[in-house]
Amino acid sequence: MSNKNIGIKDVAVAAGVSVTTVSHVLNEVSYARISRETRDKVRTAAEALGYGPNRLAQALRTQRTGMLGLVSEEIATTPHAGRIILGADEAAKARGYNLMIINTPGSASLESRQADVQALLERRVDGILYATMYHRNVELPDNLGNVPSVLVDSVAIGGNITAVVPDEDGGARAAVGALLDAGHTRVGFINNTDDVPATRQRLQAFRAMLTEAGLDGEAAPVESEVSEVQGGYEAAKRILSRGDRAEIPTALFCYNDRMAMGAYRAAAELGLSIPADLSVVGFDDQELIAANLYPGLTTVALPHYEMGAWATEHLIDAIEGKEDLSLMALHPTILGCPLVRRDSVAAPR
Amino acid sequence: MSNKNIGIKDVAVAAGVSVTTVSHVLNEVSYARISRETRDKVRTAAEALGYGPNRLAQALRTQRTGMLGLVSEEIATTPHAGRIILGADEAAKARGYNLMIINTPGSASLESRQADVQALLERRVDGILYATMYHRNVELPDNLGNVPSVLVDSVAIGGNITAVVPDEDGGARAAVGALLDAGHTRVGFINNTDDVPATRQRLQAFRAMLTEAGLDGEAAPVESEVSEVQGGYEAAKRILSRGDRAEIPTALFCYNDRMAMGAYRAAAELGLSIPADLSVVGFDDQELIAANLYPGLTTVALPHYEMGAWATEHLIDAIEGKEDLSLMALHPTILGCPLVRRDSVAAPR
DNA sequence: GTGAAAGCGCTAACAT
DNA sequence: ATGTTAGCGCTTTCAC
Repeated sequence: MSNKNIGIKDVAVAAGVSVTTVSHVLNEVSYARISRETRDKVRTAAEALGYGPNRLAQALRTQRTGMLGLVSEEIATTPHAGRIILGADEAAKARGYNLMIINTPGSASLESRQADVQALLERRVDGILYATMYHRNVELPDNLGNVPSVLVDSVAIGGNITAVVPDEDGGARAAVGALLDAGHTRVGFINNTDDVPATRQRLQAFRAMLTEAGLDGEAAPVESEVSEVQGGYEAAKRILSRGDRAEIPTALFCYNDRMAMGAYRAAAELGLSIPADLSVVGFDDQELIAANLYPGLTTVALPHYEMGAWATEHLIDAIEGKEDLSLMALHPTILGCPLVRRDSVAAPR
Repeated sequence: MSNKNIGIKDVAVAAGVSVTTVSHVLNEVSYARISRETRDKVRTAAEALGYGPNRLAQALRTQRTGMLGLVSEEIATTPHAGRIILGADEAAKARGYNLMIINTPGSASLESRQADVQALLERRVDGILYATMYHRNVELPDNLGNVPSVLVDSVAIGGNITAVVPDEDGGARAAVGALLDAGHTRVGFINNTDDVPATRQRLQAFRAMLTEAGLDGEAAPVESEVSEVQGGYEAAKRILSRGDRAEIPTALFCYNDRMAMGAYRAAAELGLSIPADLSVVGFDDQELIAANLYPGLTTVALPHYEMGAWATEHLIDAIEGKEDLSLMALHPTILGCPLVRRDSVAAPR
């Protein structure tokens, strides 16, 4: 029975006051001078009638909807989307905003994505979050510029929009560091073949870490495959069977948890036990995989929740005039990728 | 530059006509009689100014927002949510609606969920989808009744609201049937310990199928554990090590894919090869697991996408007066759970 | 064939 | 300390 058709006017009548007064007390307008008793009368009447404000009317009048648009690429295919959405939803809710979500296939044309943004614009969202499901460079619909916006998990081709991305370099360093700290000196990298920032940055960090540890980073074995379980299996098989025994890596850094899952299988087939004979670290911290493999996979977590929340916080700050997004647009903000220790790393034999 | 501040009025001025006319042509109002040239003038002007309707104002006037609220339990923790959302989003988009999504922790109190619904109501959504992340009985906030609503993946305690749920019985039968068809006569069931409909219905279907096949359904081995990988491992270990060799099952039906994953490990430890020594079928079709295990897991797919889409379709039908939801409220609608064949089932040795 | 004007539910400037 | 009133941008009835 909460919001049938009762409006502010009905409350006014019931309380025997004007709509202004009702509006003032219900919105706790600071400069309003209203007696304690009137306030109570109004509140009681509103309560009794089950009054709830019509946010549409409010929005039309104030030019503020309190809605944030979230255009999300590939909501379904990756569990990452959920964490971004959750981070955004909780941050939004905490500040009195709600989320309008539009899914857009990763393959969607620029025009179709522009239409999605347009739909959000017509609903007068106060700002837009544009989230991609893996860290990459995107071409953005130009109507995104009509309203404060922030990019989540990508940077724009042509730059100039505030963005938040994971710290690929730091994450990769943490992963390789864990292996090095355990005493490994022969570590291999199973990389992705896609040309995305993560591929390049993780490789670079891998080599750099080894070199900084006094090892030959440039010579360290790297095998690339599609970033799926099967690819990880094949790459691991290759990397673990080459050259003579003394040169085979005792530790593997894998581009992601799925590839690590493939590496587990390769190890099993080769009679290598994890972590006794082979240490493995992944990337992504996909719960379903990392926590459920046996032994549990040590990996690096992608800050999806945090990126969603960060983006929302700053978007709202910008909307409320507390911050100037253009000041942050020069460089993407980088959020840490913490190491999640489980049981796949041990000292080499 | 799409929707700055240009309204219908600006278009009217630019085209040299009244706002009525603009509204008529832009909305293609059927009874409007407007000359071809006027129409063109209006369209050109609108285009030139980059006019986009203000949906808030439209909604205020027409009492229709074209927005659907989706309250989703546990958006992040399960990948299932994504598929429901996707199904809903695509169905909604196809009919010109958009989704407002609110996440609510599964543990949230009734009041807090009521507040979530309230937020949606204040924004005057035309209808509400209430989605839970696994099939169960929920206590619904009573303000849900203020607007057409449909329940996704649960049935309401106390009934009387249209709901759509998976066909647990049919899915379980398909799973067990696959095992039976392969020739197995000793099949075990690894069940969940939670008291949810799926637990009971799958068990019942399991026994029924065996009995109908002329086997002793009541005597078939069943082990229950928490429905995670570890639980599946333990239950499988027990079920595969009991009694004498000739009584050990040659096939396992697992409550879900995670438990099946545990069963894989148990089999490996016992030196049982899948599917040669042991056939396994799961439930859920969690891509990340089922498709990535080795060998690929034969399982039963939960129709999350379909439930999201079905619910949305019917919700919109109800909103548009094409259907009466109360007619469907008596019994939940049941959507099929198709068997997904991969490589974990073979004839017994 | 086209336009004037009322009103959706609310806020806020301006009375009083 | 409280009330009147003009819009926010649109649709729609009714008039011309």
